[in-house]
Amino acid sequence: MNEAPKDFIREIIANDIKMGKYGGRVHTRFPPEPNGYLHIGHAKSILLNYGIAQDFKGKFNLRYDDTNPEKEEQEYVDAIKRDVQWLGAAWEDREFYASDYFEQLYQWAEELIKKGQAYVCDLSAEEVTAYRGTLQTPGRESPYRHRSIEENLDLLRRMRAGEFPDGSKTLRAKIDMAHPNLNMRDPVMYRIRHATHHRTGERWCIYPSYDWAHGQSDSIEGITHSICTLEFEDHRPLYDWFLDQLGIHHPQQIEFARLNLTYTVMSKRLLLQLVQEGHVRGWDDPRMPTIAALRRRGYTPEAIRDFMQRVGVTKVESIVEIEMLEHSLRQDLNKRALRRLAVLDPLRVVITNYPDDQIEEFEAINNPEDPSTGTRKVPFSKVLYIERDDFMENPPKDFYRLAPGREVRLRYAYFVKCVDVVKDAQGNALELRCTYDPATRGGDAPDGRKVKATIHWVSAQHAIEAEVRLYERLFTKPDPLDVPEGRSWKENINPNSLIVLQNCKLEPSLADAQAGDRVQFERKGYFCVDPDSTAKKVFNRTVDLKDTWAKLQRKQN
RNA sequence: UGGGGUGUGGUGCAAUGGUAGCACGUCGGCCUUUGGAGCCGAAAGUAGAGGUUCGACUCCUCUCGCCCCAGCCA
Repeated sequence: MNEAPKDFIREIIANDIKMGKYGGRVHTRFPPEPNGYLHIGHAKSILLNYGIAQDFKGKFNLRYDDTNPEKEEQEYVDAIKRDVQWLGAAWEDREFYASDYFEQLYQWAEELIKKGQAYVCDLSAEEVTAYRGTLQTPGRESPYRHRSIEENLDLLRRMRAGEFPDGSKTLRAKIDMAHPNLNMRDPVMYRIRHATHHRTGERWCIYPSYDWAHGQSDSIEGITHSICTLEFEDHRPLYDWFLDQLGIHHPQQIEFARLNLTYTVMSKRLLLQLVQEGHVRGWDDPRMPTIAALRRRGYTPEAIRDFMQRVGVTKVESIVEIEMLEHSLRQDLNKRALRRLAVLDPLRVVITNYPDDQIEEFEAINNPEDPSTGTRKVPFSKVLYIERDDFMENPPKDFYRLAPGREVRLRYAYFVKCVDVVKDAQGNALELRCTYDPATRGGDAPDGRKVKATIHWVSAQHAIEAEVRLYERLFTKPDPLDVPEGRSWKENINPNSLIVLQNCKLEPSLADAQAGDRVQFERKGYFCVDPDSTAKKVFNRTVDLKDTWAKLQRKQN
């Protein structure tokens, strides 16, 4: 690494290299459990681990911590792979599984027994809890703690052979039942689970606990720096103990604070609930904070990487405002998204003095931020659609757009003036009658006349019909988990988080947009073509544009 | 009341004994054929009390706040 380290972890690693630790080698890993989809919090870990490997010319592994057959599924394995790849983290041929190490782990367990450092315990789960003591009182030793090595070996082998029912026995490390760190009070290494594992099938009926598997898995892979989140800080002494007893390669564990975001939840358990109870349409519902959802919504890996860089890495538990993520997103999309004209909530406009059958084409800029993207033609005719909220019959003084008697510019086309409003019985505007000024062709007034607003439009006869899905935050509160005693966090779900518009009108150049394509609908926001698209396209709103008018209105309310 | 962590503007991060700075957000203004983008400006902070020092966000002592740990989850 050439420049100064960007965070305290890189600082530690840079120093390790200087001191010659691990021979100057750097090897990291991302160790997910395949029991759900990855979320943006995982993205922080992935990008951190992969980024470090890159910065220090080291290696990066993907390893599934698949030690709990009851919660894990192949679907999740596949989804995780897709997401890590999409984020740009390359594990090359180093895709590993803790389950590949089950035999080695087992052999090490026998080794610890032989050294008198592990024993088979017949206590029930409840009894183990009772014997463990509490935060401020020491635990008591299990009555099975002093079985002979031979008996322990025999029992463990019979556990493996399937002689005992689920939960009837465990293998435990023999450490210290009075240790102030509860993790050191004879932690469970193996539990009996007659369950089918998504990879090992029926081969095993005893499964290693995470604590017994994790450190050794890192060791086996030659990981130098085991980066993990804060809650594992007081497991570190246990991992150190296992590694030291076994006398094997000893990675250095470094803990950092996980990412939290306002207006969302970041827990696989809670996300699973949202999916299972139908509060969202699935793990990749664009309202979810999962990587799959962000991708479907139109986020870019670049935006996520930029965001992670801004957020930094520390040990301070914090909650980042979602606005920062949106800023990274807009900044990236602004540079790359092609601009298009689309009317989401159409209001019909007839240009009364425009020739009935005339059609003109106007040159429209694809992206003012990137001239290399060129221009395209947009057709114009007598009957158009404009955005319903670009018109107000009785506008307040700070409303610049169209109103009776007022003139605005139709982007790239002409100045038009509203001369009449056709209304239904309830007084809703059905259609606007406008006149245009032929001299303003292209949008410039030769007489130097100014308009306060430029609005977008789509020619009615050329418009493509589309569905547009508008997303709001999934929760109404910055901290969705902040609920009064006895109430559910689910009461904070935003009932308006999804609004589906069926009647949207798009300019014709959007006819061949493909799923995943991202565009900016001018003045409305960034949108991404959803895979649900058929002959009729479906667009997801990725994020809206900053809108000072909307903000003004919000303040007034 | 045990053990492990952690406190810098509203939010996220810097400053590693030497002028507390950056970004997001907020509020003004400029500009504008996107009320976008861009540009300019403003408000706003070291949890508290002592101590060491010419000088403390930084070192020491005490106090306070917050987070994690009593799964055969990870």
